[in-house]
Amino acid sequence: MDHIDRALLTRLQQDATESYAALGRAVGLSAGAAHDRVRKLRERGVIRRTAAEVDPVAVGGGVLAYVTVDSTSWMGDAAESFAALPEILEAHIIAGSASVLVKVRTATTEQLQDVLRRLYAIDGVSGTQATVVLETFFERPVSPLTAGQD
Amino acid sequence: MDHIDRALLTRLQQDATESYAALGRAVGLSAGAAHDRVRKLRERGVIRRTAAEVDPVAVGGGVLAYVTVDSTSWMGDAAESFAALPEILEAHIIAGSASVLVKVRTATTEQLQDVLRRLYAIDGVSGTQATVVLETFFERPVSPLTAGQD
DNA sequence: ACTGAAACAACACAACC
DNA sequence: GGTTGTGTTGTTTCAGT
Repeated sequence: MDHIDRALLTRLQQDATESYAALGRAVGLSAGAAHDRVRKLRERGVIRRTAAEVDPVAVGGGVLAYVTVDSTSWMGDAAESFAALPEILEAHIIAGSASVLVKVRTATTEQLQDVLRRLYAIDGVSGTQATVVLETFFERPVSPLTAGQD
Repeated sequence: MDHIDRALLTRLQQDATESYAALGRAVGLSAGAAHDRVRKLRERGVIRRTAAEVDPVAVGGGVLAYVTVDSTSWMGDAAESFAALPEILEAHIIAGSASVLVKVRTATTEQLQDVLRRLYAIDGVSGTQATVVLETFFERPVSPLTAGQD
C-alpha cells in the first residue's frame, strides 16, 4: 500500500468507469500493471465494491435526519432490527448518553415521523431524538491520501 | 423512472461492474436496452457517478465520530472551511441547538482531537461535541425501491 | 422504446524482462 | 513488480421493428 495505490484509490473513488489504460497513465503505469494493482486491492478488501452513487432526492430521500436512540437494554445485537427499516442508511453503537445513532433518509417529514414510530417498536428502545438536516454542504468518500500505511 | 429503473439502480448500487448483458437479463431486457436506460439515468443525474468503495480501516479511518459544532455566527457559507479538513466526510447545517453536524474519520483518537482543534480554528466556531462510534452495524446506500416516483 | 447484429474498445492472460 | 503483445469479452452504435 504505497503512494501509487493511494493515488489509484483516490481516482477510483471519483470515477470507477475510467479505463485501466487512462488510470495507469495518470499514475505512471501500464494498463496491465494498473489492473493488477487494482485487482490486488479488491482481493485484499481495500476496495469493497464498485457501486453507482444515486441522487437521494431522485429516489425519495430528500429529507435527511440523524436520530439518536435511547434504550433500556443492551443494543449490541440489535443490528438486524435496525436493518429491517430500509430508510435507515447507517446504524452505529455510540459512546455517550444515547445507545445508537442512525442516519435516516425519507421523502417527507411525515415518513420520517413514521420511521421514529417504527424505531420505538424495536425491543428495548425507550426514546429517540431526531436532528433534521437543513442543508448538506458535502458528502464525500474517505481520503486515502491523509494517512493509512500498511 | 419505473420499476425497471429502480431495479437497475438497486443492482448498480451493489455492483456496478456487472456487464450490461447480465444486468439486462436480470430485469428482462437486452444489453442494448439496459445500456440505454442506464445512460439516461446518468444523463438525468439520478446516477451521480460510479465509484469504488474503500474500506475506511485500510486507509486510516478506523476511528469514526460525529461532531456537532456550535457557532456564534451564521455558518451558511462556511462549506469550504469544513471541506478544507480532509478527515471530514460529511458536513450538514442542522436544525436545533448546534449549527453544523460533521462526520469525521481518523486513524486514531489523537488525530480526532487534532480535527477538533482545527474545527475551533474555523471563524465563528464556539464549541464542539464529539460522539465516538464504538461499532458500526451497517452503512448502505439509499433504497430506490422504497419510494421516489417521478 | 426494445431487439439484434456488427464495429470497436477494453479487459485479462500470457511470455518475458 | 513491471512492460508489451494477443485472444477474448464486453461495450456501444445503428438499422429495423
